[in-house]
Amino acid sequence: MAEAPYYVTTPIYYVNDRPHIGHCYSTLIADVAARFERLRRGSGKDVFFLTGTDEHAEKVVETAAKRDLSPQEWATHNAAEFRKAFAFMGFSNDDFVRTTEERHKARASAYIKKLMDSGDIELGDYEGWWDPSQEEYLTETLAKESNFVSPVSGKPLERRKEQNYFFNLPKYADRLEKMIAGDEIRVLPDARKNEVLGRIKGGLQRVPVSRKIKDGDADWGIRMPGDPQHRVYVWIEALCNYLSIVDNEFIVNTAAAEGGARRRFWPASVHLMAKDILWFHAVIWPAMLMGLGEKTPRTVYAHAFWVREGRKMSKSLGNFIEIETIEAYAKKYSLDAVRWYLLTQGPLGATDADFSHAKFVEVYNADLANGIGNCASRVGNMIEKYFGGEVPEERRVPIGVNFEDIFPSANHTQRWVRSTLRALDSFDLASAVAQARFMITSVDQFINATAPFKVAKRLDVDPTAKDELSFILFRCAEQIRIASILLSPVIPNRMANLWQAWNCAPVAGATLEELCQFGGEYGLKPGHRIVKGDPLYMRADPAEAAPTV
RNA sequence: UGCGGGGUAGAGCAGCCUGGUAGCUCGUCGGGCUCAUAACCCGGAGGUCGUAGGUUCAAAUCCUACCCCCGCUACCA
Repeated sequence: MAEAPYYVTTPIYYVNDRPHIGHCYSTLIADVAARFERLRRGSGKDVFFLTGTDEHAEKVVETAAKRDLSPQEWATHNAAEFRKAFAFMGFSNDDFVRTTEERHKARASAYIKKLMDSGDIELGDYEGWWDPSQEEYLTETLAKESNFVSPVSGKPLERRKEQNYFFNLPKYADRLEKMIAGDEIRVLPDARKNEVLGRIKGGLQRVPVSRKIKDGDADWGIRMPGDPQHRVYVWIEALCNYLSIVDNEFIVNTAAAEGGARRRFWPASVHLMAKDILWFHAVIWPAMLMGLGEKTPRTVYAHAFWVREGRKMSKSLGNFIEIETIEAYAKKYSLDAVRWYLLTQGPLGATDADFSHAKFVEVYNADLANGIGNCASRVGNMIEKYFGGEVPEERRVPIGVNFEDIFPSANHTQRWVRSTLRALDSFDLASAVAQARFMITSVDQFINATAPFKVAKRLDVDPTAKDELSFILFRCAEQIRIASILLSPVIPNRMANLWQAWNCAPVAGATLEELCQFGGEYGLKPGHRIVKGDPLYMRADPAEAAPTV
C-alpha cells in the first residue's frame, strides 16, 4: 500500500518584509502537516516541505540602494532573517528556496519558454493607469475612483501603454471550473472554493506576465526568453518555484536537486497560503501547469488573517506582531505554547482570528498546563509513588463500576487515531489536534471515576487492590502515550520531554498506526521506567501583562 | 451595483452540506475529590440560533425577502 509522496508548500515570502506572525502562521500549518505526514508514514523519505523567499521585486533594488547594498546582498541578508525566524519556530522544512538561485531561475525561465513556444504566452498591447509608487496598473474603475492618483501614495497616476507578454488564461477557464467544482483541484475551505468558482464564472482575462525593462533598471529578475527587453513579472516567476525545486527536467548542478529524485513529489499535495493570494494559486498557477502539461496541485488551501487585540494589523498602525514578539512569548511560555496557540486558535477557516494576550493565556492554561501537562503529571506521579516508577503489569480485573465510556482501551484510542487521520485527509488540522485533547480529558475523567489514589489506600489490607491499581494506571499511561504522539506535530518539544521522562520515544520507522496501538508492540511494557519529571507547562498567571520585546 | 464570507448563552467559536436532544473553551454558581501544576471531575444558571415569511409531522439546519458587519477595493500571511 504505497502511499503517494506528500509535498506541502508555503508561499515564498517577499524578501523585503520582516518576518511576522503571518509568515510564521502559514509556515506553521505546513510544518504541522508535514510532521503529521512523516509520522503517519514512519519516515520523512516521501515527504517534502518547501518554503522560501521571493526576491525579484523592484522594491528590493530600491531598498538595497538605500542601504548601499547590491540587491543580491540585501536579499541574502533578509532571506537569512527568514531562515533564522523559521529555525526559531522549529519548522522542519526540507528545503528553502530563494528565487534568485540558479536552480530556480533556470527552470522558471524554461517554463516560460515552453509556454511561449506553445502559444499560451504571446506578445500583446497593454494600456492603462500606472501607479509608479506601487509599480502596478490600476483598473479603469479603480483609477477613476481614486481620482487618478495613487490610492497608496497619493502620487498622480500615469497613462501608460506598453507591450507585454500575456498568458492566455481564458483558454483554460472551462477546465479550471470543472476541476475545481469536481474537487480535482480541491480549494479549501469551502467558502474559498465558492469564491473562486464565482470569479471564474465572471469571466477570465489574459494575464500580463512580463514587464518592459527600462533604461537604468538594475539587472534584477528573469528575462523573457528570447526577448531581453522584458523580464518575467515576479508573481508569475514566483509561482514557478513550487515546480522548479522538485523538477529534474532542467537539472541544474546543485546538491539539493538530489539527482532528480524529487520529481516524484509533483503534483504538490497542498499549496498553503493566506486568502489574499488564493487567486494566483487556485487559478493562474493551475492554468499555467495545464499549459506546461503538468499535473495540477491536489489541494489549494487559503487561510484567513490574524488581527491583533481586535484590530486589524497594518503597517500604518505599526501593530504587526513581528518575530520578536513571538520570540518573547516563546521565551515566557515556551515555543510549544506559541505553536499550540497559533495552530488551534488561528484563522484556519474563512474568518479572521484574533491574537489577544488574554486568550493566549486562557488557551495555554486550559489546554497545556491544566490539560496535557497536569494529566501527565498526575499519572506519572502515581506510577512513581505506587509502583516505584515502573509501569505496572496490566492485570485484567473487574473494577467494579461500569466505566466503559471512558475506559482507556484499544477500541477507544483507535477511534481517536482514526478520527485524527480522517481530519488530516480533509486538511482539518484543528479537528485533528482536538482528538488528542479529547483523549487527555478522557483520562482525567477516568481517574476521577476510578479514583486510583483511593485504591492505593487499600493496598495493605486488600489483596486485589494492587491489580486494580495496575489496571487503572497502565491504561491511563498508555492512553497518554498515544495522545502524546498525536500531539507531537504541534508541540514537539515538550512531548519529547515527556517521552524522555517516560522512556517511550516513538521508534523511528514505525508508522503512526503502529505506534498508536494500545498495548501494542510499541506500547508501554510492564517494568518500563517512568519518572514524573518536571512539569511540562507551568500554569500562567492571567493577570500578568503580555511579554514585551 | 456585483460576488463571497459572517451574524448561535457574558466573551470566543463549532453545528448548517446529509432537517429530528443547541455543543465546545473561558467566565459564573453549586457539589465532589485530594493523585496532580490552587490542578481534576460532576451538575446548575444563562440562548425566541440577525429579522420576517415559507416548505415540513418537525428548521439553527432547506427556500424567499430584508437588516447589520467584513472581504474583494489601504500595507501585508
